[in-house]
Amino acid sequence: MRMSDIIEEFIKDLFDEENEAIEIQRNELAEHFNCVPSQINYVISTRFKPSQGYYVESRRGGGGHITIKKVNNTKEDYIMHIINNIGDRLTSNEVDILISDFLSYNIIDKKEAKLLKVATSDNVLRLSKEIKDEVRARIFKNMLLNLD
Amino acid sequence: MRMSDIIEEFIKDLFDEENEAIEIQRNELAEHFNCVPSQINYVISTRFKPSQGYYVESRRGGGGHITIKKVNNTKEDYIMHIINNIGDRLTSNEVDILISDFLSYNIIDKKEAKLLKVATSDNVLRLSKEIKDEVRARIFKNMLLNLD
DNA sequence: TATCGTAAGTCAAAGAAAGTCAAAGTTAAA
DNA sequence: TTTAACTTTGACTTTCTTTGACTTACGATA
Repeated sequence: MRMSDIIEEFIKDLFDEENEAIEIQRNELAEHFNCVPSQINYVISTRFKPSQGYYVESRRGGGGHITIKKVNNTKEDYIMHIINNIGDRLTSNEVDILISDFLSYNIIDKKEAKLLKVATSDNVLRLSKEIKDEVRARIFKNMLLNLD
Repeated sequence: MRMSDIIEEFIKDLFDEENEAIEIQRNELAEHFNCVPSQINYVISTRFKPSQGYYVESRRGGGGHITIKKVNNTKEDYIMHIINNIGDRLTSNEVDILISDFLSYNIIDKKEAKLLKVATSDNVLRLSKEIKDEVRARIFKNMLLNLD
């Protein structure tokens, strides 16, 4: 069995019952599995993506760590479906359409709509076209994942 | 847990209730936490900046001390103060501290905190060092402006 | 006023942890 | 069997924290 699969399983086992967020230390985990630390990054980036219902944060330096949050499964199928179908890039037009759909289906409220909109607007991002749409896609998906 | 976080928390606990200014003695505090005095400076300079809603003064020599004031008027004033004092760039560390302050002063609720955090996280932005902090500052400020 | 003790400030080096990226190795699909 | 996709590895980078040697400022007092 692949090392990556073992590590994936190990991490997933840390989410017991109500534990919706776990914290790991990259080096410690790597040592435990006798692999290089960057393999942990590989596992996280391939197995704990937003489309898989996970949200990841980390901090470097002394006392650093990686936090993985599992998004509750009760999340609207619709939202997960959208997240899965948003590719690597997203235009502000597409965001507008999605937001108005969400609003009309009452999946989000106006406050959330405003924040989603602001955080992904061209004006705020102010990046070159290609990068902008990629960053927008990431922000949008991760925010959706974290509604509620 | 990090020493710096413990010291930060300790200092913030000194602002109980209506106390909008507290006074500490650097050496005394360092001794209390068994750390070098300059660590207190580190904590203050990373966690009690004007852009985080604090104003710091100090005096050296006999009877010297450090005074930390909290700027807190109405929520709106506080938010505006923060927005005005956030420069063109913002690190994710700074965001963390701001958000935890907002939460403890009841400026924002948990849902909003989560969205602010997600939309500005390193993992989501994934941009080069130079522009990441600029984009983060823009997103953060604009989201703050749009919290109702 | 010159000096001395007390306290705070500065700054850079060392330490701690995570991130990146691409090369090399494996496996699965066509 | 070739090719494409996925994994493993490791050298290098970035971020954040801790530490300590050295500097500066204040206030009392000789």
